[in-house]
Amino acid sequence: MAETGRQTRRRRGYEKLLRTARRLFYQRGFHAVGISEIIAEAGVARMTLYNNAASKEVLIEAVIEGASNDVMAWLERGAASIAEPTLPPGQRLLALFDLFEAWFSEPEFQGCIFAKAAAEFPAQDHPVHLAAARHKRRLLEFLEDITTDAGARQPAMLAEHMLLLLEGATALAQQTGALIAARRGRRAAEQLLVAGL
Amino acid sequence: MAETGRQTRRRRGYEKLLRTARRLFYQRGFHAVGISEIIAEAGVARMTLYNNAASKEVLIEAVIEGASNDVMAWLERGAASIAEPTLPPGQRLLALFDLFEAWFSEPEFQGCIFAKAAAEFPAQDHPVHLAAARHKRRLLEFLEDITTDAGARQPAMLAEHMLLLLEGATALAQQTGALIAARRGRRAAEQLLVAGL
DNA sequence: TATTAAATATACTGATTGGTCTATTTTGAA
DNA sequence: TTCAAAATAGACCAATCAGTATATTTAATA
Repeated sequence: MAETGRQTRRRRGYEKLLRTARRLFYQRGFHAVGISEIIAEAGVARMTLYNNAASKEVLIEAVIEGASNDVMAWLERGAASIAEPTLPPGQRLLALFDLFEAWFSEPEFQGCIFAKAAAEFPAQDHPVHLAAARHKRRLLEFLEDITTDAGARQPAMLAEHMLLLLEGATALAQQTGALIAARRGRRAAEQLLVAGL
Repeated sequence: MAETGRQTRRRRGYEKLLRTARRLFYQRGFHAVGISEIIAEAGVARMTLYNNAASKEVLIEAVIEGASNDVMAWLERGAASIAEPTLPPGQRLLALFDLFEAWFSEPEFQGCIFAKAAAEFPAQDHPVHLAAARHKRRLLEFLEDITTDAGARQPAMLAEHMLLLLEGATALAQQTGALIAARRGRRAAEQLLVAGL
């Protein structure tokens, strides 16, 4: 049942490749980074890629899927740890902006990798574009869970408003380098909570 | 004083090149579109580019500058025409979301070209990135003029909130293809106007 | 230890990249 | 009509691109 050694060994190089690819793609762009650079920096053979992914595009797809899982886990963890369970769920929404502010302040911050993927693969039916869109749907569901818990009058609408603010803050932070964007978003969210909770 | 024929002739091919480059870059991405394709589609010689711009990057820079001017003009026109002067300036802010909704509905809509430029040229000191950031500042100033006119208690803050919503709506519309994003942003803006006007 | 499959390194492909060079044609002004 | 500047076409460049082929080494299992 457990993974055999063979499988483990096969996956190991590929996972290192995925991590390296994700970092390079995120920092410099999907088209701007070539295969050769990725495998060189990951220290794996060229065939490690093509034995596990059919093409660069498939690799990018896998990178996006992995990033989506990691981001959702990061959000769940973050939202749970920042606000104690005794706090009203409305506070958990605001805590998300604090979480984003901390993220914006990281030196490696370069905006939203899903937004970048959707931008570089603009065709709506492209697998990479679809993977990015899927993540935004997950994000919206995550927010809806919180707004529902918070007892919002219109949880779906409030969740969409929060998503607009988080998305806008992230985009602006990346474009203008303004870390303050998260704080502005928090202020706006506070006012929307008063109106919609 | 007036442009000589020589200057006119020199500029003509280059301007066509700029228009074509802008369209292709916007639709498919800056790194994804090559020089050869641009000049072929524009129907100009390769040297028309390099006689007017030192490199592809400089061309992209020029494209972004031109797009910024056009977008600002589009906004001024749109904000002026949609809302009659008799309407309160707060309505002009909301009219912007209608304008954006119409934009999202255009078949060529592919998100914000400045966000895309900043994403593909992530280095904060890169000329293209700087050009994109410059546009966002113009946008914020434009919004501040309106919020000030509207007599907002904190015009600068309200303008930033509006920018967050517009930016977020544009990003989401591109990533998820949800045209509704503009309408959601309008609803959120309405509530923020009540609180902040 | 022998076997076998996977991961390796590396050479290679053809296509495309951004950019240069030059000879030729077109053009507007004198 | 002459002349000089500028726009043209297109050959050309080295570098890089994504992807393939293959021979060799590594390592887990039986």
